[in-house]
Amino acid sequence: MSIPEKEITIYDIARELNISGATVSRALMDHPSVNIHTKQKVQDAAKRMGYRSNQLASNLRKKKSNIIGIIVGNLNSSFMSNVIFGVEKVLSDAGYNLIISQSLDSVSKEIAIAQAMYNNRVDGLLVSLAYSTENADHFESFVKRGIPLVYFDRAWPHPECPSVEIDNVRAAYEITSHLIKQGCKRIAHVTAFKLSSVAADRFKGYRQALEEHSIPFDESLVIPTQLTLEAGVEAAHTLLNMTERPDGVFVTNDACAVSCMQELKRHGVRIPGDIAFAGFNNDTESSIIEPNLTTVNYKGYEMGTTAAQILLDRLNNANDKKGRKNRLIQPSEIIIRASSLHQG
Amino acid sequence: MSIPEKEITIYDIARELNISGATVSRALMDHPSVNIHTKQKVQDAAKRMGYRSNQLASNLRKKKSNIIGIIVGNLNSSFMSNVIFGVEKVLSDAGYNLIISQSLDSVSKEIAIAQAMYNNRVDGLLVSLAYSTENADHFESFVKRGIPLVYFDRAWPHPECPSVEIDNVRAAYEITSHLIKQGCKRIAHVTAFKLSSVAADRFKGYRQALEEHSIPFDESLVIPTQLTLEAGVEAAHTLLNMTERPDGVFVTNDACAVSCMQELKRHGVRIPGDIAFAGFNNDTESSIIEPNLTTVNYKGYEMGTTAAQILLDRLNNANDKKGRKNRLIQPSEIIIRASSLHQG
DNA sequence: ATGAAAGCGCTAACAG
DNA sequence: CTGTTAGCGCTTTCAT
Repeated sequence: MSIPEKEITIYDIARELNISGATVSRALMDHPSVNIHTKQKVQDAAKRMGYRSNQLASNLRKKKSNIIGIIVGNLNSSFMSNVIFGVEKVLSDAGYNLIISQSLDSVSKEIAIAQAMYNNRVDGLLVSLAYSTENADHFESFVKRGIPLVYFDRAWPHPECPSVEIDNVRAAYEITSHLIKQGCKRIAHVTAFKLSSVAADRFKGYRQALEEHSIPFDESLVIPTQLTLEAGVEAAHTLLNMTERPDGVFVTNDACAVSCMQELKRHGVRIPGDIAFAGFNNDTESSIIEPNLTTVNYKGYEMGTTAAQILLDRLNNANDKKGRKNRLIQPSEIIIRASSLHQG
Repeated sequence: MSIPEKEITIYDIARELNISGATVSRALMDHPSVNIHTKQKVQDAAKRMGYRSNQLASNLRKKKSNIIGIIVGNLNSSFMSNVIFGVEKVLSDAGYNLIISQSLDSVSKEIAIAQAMYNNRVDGLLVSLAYSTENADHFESFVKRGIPLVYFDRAWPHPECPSVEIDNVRAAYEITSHLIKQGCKRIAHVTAFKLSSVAADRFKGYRQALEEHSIPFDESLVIPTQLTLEAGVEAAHTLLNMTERPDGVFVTNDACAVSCMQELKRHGVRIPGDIAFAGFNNDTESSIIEPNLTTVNYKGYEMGTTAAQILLDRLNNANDKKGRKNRLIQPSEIIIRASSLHQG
């Protein structure tokens, strides 16, 4: 197959073979009503002449872009990279292209991205909201136009938009209860400044566990942060400076938990001897830091493939509303490791 | 802004305001030659009527998709997630959309993706080749059509295609030399089955270092693998089963190195006491495993932003061939950690 | 089984 | 400054 100077169109092929453009188009898309010989001739000519179909034209005509948009807060976490890995796999097998944008956890950017994706006429949308997003009006245009939208991880409840999440309340409840059972009496909680639904749910689970075990909730043990690596170091100092130091810490994400632990270790704090630790996400770091970090495991890859699969279902059975689950709770489990195990 | 039932086009606006579609189009794209009042009226009407520009049509007409494609082997590594993070940031600031595909290190998939991206008329392409790719013919169509293509990390030398890489030969040479200076006499090398340019270069650096220090090259110390986590475990067993065990190992990537170390530790091998270790990439794992892994550091984020920037330059100054560097070597540094330090 | 013709929604000469 | 006109390349009725 040689590569021609000029773009070859179906009409070039049509002229070459003395047939109509319509027939070429049909032959190329393997339409059943085209004579098998014609089909063959067209396909041969296309190859020989170096024809490359122009999706731009096809998209316009069909009012379908074959593109799925995905909007995430941040791309650089191992959880998200696994989500994308799974999403891309499922969608590309189904013949869709994936366009990716990150809101960098800014609402205004999220809005701009949503608009751009709408203008690009994406066929469907996968969204994990920015931490600071406090409503989902900017996605209403998709809903109104019947463009399927599936949330994952950080969702906004909406009757038309399914979501794939985990039960954050329960997971947080369980991991906090575990700390209590290990003997912790004063458990600090490192969480987000703005309580997005995810952080809010985990906070809720933390409080529930305290309550259930008759441990009074102490506001001063709640440490709001950006949940970054730097924030972990800061949180460590907050902990070090407390007059009455906690004997357990539940951090709402692993990255932050790990950097917090490292800083505490640098200051001679023994983990879990002095302070027991628990995180969230089971990021790679958690099983490598010493002591290994107790955490909540839920798989990005599975969440990605599931969300993508749900989206495909909606795309294929746009009208079939039967048997639809609106909210999918992905399994999660707490993984108990040395960071939280009672000594001796 | 209300959301209408039917798609609003520029002609709906034109009719509403009794002007021509062309003027509406110009007003919307803020063309200088449109009366400021008309412009205002059009923009107001557009907002009021819930107009959303149809990129599909615009793309076809302008023969420009505003889309940049990126092809990578695998999305789920921290290095790659940082590359994407950087690329997305630069390109989205420049008004481009990013479409992402992973070849899963399969050449045939890479070819299919390249074709699909061509058909989608991407404006530019960012590529990190599959491990097994042994020529880049499938990218020739882009070159011939003047569609800028920039390689990063795993490149194919081509006069028209710039690349952003690191000096793999030198980095491997340095890290192997370091092992030698720490007293290692028998250094194994865990590498890829198919020697892609990257793995080949690192292999070359390894051999150069041996030669320079008068250590005879021993074929039996070269362990070809898939470079996965599982492969690391297998490599560990290969090492354990050697009659004359090496006292140092240079693994061509961190993930594999870490899983190999963990398996060896499980079998009682002391690191670096019995075997010193060095990896490549400075992935998160390397600074968390005990002992911390000596490795080569190069930043995915920087590589991503640099590659994207070069692509933008080509896009904006398509013809200006002056001062172009064809091959950009990104800085890399070896990071010496406990895994390779001579004891006592 | 094939062709003629219309048009997806937008942009860009060109003319005025 | 604005309008007219002609497509971009493809798909899809509707005929034949």
